[in-house]
Amino acid sequence: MPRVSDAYLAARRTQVLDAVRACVDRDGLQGATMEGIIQISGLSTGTVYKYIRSKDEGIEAAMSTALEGLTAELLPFLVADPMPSPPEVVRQLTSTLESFSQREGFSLLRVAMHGWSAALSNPALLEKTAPTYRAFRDLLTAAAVTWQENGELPADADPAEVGAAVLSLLMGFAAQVALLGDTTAESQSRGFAALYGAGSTTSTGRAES
Amino acid sequence: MPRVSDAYLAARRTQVLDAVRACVDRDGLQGATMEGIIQISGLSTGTVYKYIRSKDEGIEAAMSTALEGLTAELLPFLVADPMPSPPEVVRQLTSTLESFSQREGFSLLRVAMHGWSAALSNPALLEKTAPTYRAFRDLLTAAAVTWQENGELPADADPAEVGAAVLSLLMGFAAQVALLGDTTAESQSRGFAALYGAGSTTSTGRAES
Amino acid sequence: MPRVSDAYLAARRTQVLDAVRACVDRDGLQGATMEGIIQISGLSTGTVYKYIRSKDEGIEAAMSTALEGLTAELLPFLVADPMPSPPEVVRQLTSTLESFSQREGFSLLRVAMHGWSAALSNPALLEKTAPTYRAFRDLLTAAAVTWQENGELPADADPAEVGAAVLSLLMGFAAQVALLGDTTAESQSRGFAALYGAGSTTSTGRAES
Amino acid sequence: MPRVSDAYLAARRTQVLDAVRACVDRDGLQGATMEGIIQISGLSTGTVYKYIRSKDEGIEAAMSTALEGLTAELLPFLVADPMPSPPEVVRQLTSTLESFSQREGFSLLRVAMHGWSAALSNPALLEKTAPTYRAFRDLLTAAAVTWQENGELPADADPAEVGAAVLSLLMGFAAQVALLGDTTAESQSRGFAALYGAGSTTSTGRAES
DNA sequence: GATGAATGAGTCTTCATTCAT
DNA sequence: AATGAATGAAGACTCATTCAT
Repeated sequence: MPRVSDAYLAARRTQVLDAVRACVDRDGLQGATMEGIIQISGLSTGTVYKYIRSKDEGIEAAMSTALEGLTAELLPFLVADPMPSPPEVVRQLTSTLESFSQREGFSLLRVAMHGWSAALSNPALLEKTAPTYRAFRDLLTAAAVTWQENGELPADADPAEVGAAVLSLLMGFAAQVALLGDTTAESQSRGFAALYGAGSTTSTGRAES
Repeated sequence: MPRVSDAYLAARRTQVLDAVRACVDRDGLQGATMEGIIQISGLSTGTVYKYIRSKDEGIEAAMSTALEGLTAELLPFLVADPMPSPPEVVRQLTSTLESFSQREGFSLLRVAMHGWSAALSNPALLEKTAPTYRAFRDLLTAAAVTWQENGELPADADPAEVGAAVLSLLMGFAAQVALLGDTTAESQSRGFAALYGAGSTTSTGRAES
Repeated sequence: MPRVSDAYLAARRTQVLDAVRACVDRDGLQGATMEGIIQISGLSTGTVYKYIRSKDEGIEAAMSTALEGLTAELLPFLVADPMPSPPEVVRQLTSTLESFSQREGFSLLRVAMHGWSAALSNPALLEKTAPTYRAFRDLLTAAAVTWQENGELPADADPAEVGAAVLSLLMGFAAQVALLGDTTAESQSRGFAALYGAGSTTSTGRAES
Repeated sequence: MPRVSDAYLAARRTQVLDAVRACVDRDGLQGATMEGIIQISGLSTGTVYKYIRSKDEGIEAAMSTALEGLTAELLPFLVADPMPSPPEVVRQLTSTLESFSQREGFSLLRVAMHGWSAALSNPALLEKTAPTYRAFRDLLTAAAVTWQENGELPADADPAEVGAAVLSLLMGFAAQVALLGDTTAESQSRGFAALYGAGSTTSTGRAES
């Protein structure tokens, strides 16, 4: 019988994890400090430590939650029936990624990139995040199978290789937006559509209706 | 050891910068410590500080040198005449990136990703690195113009958008290799080749079955 | 120990600054180390840094506070009405200085001398301390004006020059006590009293024997 | 049979000690670094260490030499026969001190003050320098005896106390000049002469001829 | 005899975490 | 349950000194 409601505790935990994400966004995963997290959260040191066991646990939880949320948001586009063409799927996915850039006080794209870097030198973090990316790539591979079945890809193409190429397009989009800031989901998708539609004498992108 | 040759001093500086790169590779840009650098270099604290002014100066020099070397290596593929097709250019560029993965005791791909993350929370670093990426993207855009002239891209495509899409493919390749490790330049290039022109009505012929 | 009183915090700050003064007394302004300060304070590294921003800030605060305290203690003798004779004023001032030699765990005279030396090679410190000494000398000059009005100084004497001479007597007293340790306010004052007026033809009468 | 002449070696030693004094003048005794000394000397690290055993030995030698030179310069005024009046002796001594302020690339007054501070926290240095000051004070005491014999001081004055007072005047002069910079031997001596001649109806200083 | 590269102990400062109130 | 004062290990950098050439 706790003195406060579970909802209260959950709200506080969320408050702390939001602060973690905001701090990671600003300072990087390795650059984030408890002091920064505490200040952003608006809570006291002791209180923050009531809701996270340690800095690392807090960061892991904050990242996992965010990554799960992102995956959940992207999932519908990969199980659509009928499956849109590759450029259209890429457009939908990058647009969704883009919309996550400024929600909830932090940019998911930036946080994700910080996570990539940190995972490279933190095996435990890599163990946690790599499967998520691999699972996502599997979904892209499944989409490639569908595209192939639809005749939108050469019959001798390896769907896994196509999935990897599309994943690169998405991760590269995140990197390019975060670093250079002058690329949009729409423009990059049109660029990809042009490559996809190469060789056609008609215009790009929306030709396959 | 007084009165040593300039070559000796240059070799020592390189030795230190190599240690910096190895340490950044292992621990990240923000996670790299002088202790790590010193240990990897095999020199003493004081000696390391004879060759770099500070940790930050050492990291900047190590990164700049590496990035310059990478750019120099990739450049020939973007000024080739005749210009190969997009999938072939992507294959050449990613293959070259791949070969940089394990040279000289560090993986340039991993180091680059650490650099991306650090640049996100370090405006000064961003100022230093973003222009390099932008310049590289301009070269890709120039290649796209050539492709368009060769009829390998739709006439109404925007070369800049194509350049951005290709850059994403390359940056995403780096990220995917570094994080997941199970992708190769050859396989991703085949995946991209499958997508390239797949939307064309006059393409390889396996469409619209 | 949360929610402690302001008095508690102020006492801790004083505890730290006292340790700074004791360390400066022992090791000099430039020789003082944080390790020494920390050890003398009886607190931990982190705690000491909670109460001072840096070593330099701590030293400046410790010195300023001490100098202000000293000035406040000496001031009454320079605005006395009626103004005692020069030897008596010198006696009062040096006696007060003397009493500051062993209060609160450090000798103000020693600390002041360390401050002189440090100020010589630290323009910022000089900017801070010189005005205090100059202001004090101005008070001595004002006293000289009074002495002159009282006929205790030749009519053609320059009060500012007399003020400078008296200041030298005081600073020299501090130096001599700190370095040689065998001089007292009383004895030096008697020595000065013997010189005072000794050159007058209408003096104590033992001249021109 | 050394390969170079003794004069050469002595000149080099002087060159090093001059650099030590210049560095001490600029940075203080505790703030002086071997790097500074080496740079000022124009010699190499190894060479400097050929002429001084260690930094401390170099500093001690540099200070001792300077102090000996100063004492030698001041001595004549304290064994003069006939002995001038106290104000005149003070004038001669402070004028001589003043002339040492800018000779040989360093100010003896500043260096001396650095030495005072250092001696306070360096027993070995105190052991070395205090006797010199004490000996000098003994000479002043001897002068006081002469003054007393000449009827220039009260018969009941303690010459040692007068000597101490005069020493304070000299040390204070050094401190005041070094710190505040706006006092001259002439002006302070006139100030002292005014105090010495206090009570006289005639003008100051030169009345006792 | 001269050189200066190399060394490593010592110094300042930060920051994750604990625990008494 | 909340607070924030206290802790100390770890990190960046300096500097006196040595010694191979």
